Amino acid sequence: MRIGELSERTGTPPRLLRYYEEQGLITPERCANGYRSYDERLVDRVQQIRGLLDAGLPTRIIKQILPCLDKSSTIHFPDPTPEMLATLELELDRMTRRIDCLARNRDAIAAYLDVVRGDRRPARN
Amino acid sequence: MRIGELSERTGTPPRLLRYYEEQGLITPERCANGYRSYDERLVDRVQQIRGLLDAGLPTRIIKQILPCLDKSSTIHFPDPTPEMLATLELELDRMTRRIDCLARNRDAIAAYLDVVRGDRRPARN
DNA sequence: TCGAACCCTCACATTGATGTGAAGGTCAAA
DNA sequence: TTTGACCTTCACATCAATGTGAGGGTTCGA
Repeated sequence: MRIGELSERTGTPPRLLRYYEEQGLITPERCANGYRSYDERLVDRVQQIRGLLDAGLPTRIIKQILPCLDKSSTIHFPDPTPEMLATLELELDRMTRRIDCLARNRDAIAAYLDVVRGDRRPARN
Repeated sequence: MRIGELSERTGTPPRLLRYYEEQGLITPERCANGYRSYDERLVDRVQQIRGLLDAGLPTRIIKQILPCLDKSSTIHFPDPTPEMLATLELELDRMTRRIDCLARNRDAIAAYLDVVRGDRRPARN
């Protein structure tokens, strides 16, 4: 598919699809006329990228961890270097901390909303 | 305490402490000589801010949700407007999605590492 | 064959979170 | 009383993600 369709199906501006390519996150084929040609699977991939970006990971990191993330748990690893493994360990850690922080604060907000909106029951204190 | 101590205790450059103030996330007192004077409790608060920033939330949002986040579950709510509640609901949602995305990918990375490092047991498939 | 709707590259603008440095005030200890 | 370690404000720089527009090709249907 061409960039327009992928853009529509992922809700991502073409500008960003080109940017992700520039950052090495995706590498579409090229048609004879120079147009980018995207594989079907890139729909999921782009959504995954956007999710990770939204979660605060920079493209630099996403690029490193993407090859290890295949939904079908059919992990095709690209012969990892020790530095790469170290990066992954480190990022694993950071992600866990992020998750904890987000979860803690989300729960607090949820609790707050429960109380404030007096959800049919004024929060048995 | 003055900015230097808070900076050390939170591992945050003074520049950023001033920035957070400028963004309305913290509002230190001022000494007679013009120096900022930070309350003890701001140590935790700053770390919370950093955690949320690192998790991908912008200061604009953090500013809104911070008043609802008091660890002691002694939520002192500042008479919320409907828009504010809407913001919170929305952000609650975004945070949940972020958490899900991060958790999913973290688990995938963890699984990958387990396999690749052949953790004394080559991952019973 | 023309126009609309795509696509291309290039490049500059913006926004948020930061870094960094200049020019100067405060204060404690030597 | 001077030096050095703090602090102040102001301002410009940077980096990543994203917006936007110019200038120009391709394709397809009216």
